[in-house]
Amino acid sequence: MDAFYASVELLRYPQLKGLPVVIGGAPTEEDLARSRAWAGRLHEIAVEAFPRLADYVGRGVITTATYPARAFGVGSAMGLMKAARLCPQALLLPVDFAEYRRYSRRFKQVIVSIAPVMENRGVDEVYIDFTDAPDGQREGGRVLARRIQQSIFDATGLTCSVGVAPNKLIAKMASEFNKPNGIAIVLPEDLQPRIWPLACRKINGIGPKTDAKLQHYGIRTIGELAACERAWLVARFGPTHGAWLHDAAWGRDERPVETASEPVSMSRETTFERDLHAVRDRALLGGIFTELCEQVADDLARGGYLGRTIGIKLRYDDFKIVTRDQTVPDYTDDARRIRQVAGLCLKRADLSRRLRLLGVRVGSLARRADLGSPAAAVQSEPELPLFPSTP
DNA sequence: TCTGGGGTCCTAGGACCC
DNA sequence: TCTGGGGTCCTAGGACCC
Repeated sequence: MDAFYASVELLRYPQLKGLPVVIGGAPTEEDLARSRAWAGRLHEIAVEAFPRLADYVGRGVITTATYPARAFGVGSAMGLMKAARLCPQALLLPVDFAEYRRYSRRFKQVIVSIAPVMENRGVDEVYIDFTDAPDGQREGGRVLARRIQQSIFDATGLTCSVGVAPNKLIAKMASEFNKPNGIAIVLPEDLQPRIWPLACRKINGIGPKTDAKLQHYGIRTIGELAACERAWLVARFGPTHGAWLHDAAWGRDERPVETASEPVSMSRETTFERDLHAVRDRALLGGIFTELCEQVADDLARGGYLGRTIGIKLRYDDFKIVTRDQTVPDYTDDARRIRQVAGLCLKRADLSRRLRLLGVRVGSLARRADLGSPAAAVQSEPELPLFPSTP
């Protein structure tokens, strides 16, 4: 989806079209009060009534910026304070995940009704297998791609960009070629002219660290990466990563489009308004800790999951992250039990330093329906050995 | 005035088991 | 004088993605 969060906000506030708008930060009391006061008539709010980036004080990053805002050099993941210096007049809207999820469900529903083999890749992205979809092969996939775009626009008013290619790796890259509202079709013979000139960083899976290491060896483009001996890459990046880098540069990717998946973990975390100290801010921290545990417990219960690996995450004032976790025999989705075990994890971490972030995580998930009652799962009879040993 | 929140996957070492 | 060879589970950290 194109600038997804910002585009959803513009549906609510069409009066902001064409203006630099930035989405980021949590809703403030004023934000909520304004929404309540204007409920149903949001499009009538005067542009002057929206908060400006320049007025923002606090921690947070941009999740999405409209294209007019991007012209000022602001973009995703940038700190709001830094963005305010670049474009103080930009309007700032708080993130509203519930609303984005609603639109996410709607556009995915549209896709599945047209091409049923779809893989979720977060709230604003999917992979679609065109292989056996109706008209999936016509004009190299362009007919189906256009139909999906038009149907999503008709149902939601949102635009998206589509990349069609022989596999997920190349399709992902192709989807960036003609943003926004574009289609790009990449055939196997296009690898050399269209993919190899691109920076290695354009490969989904090569991040800042790997890119820096590649640059250290003088490798900047995917073509240069493809020219490396596989064994040379394996020697420097390890057997798995090195071989993957080589395959990726040559456009090789056999991963299927996965239509279903089970969550591995659920977590909640929060960055404090100011750094906190375990002793001096004990009460405040304790309240936040309890709330995080309750939120995770709630997420588990709503999804119908239980977990047995409970952990915490701390970010210190110097941005260093530590995690501690503990696996217990009993599966749980109980906030008090989660808090109890997470509390033990907390005691194993250095709490003398100032904290910026606290998180609570539950992993080793299982569906409640697959376990029966939690008590039964723990107390079930041990299985008898197939060939009991004789005395 | 730096730098969110919610995820997945991989690696590596140690405990423990047969 | 010699110290195997698997395998699984647990924990911690890190890279990366949306």
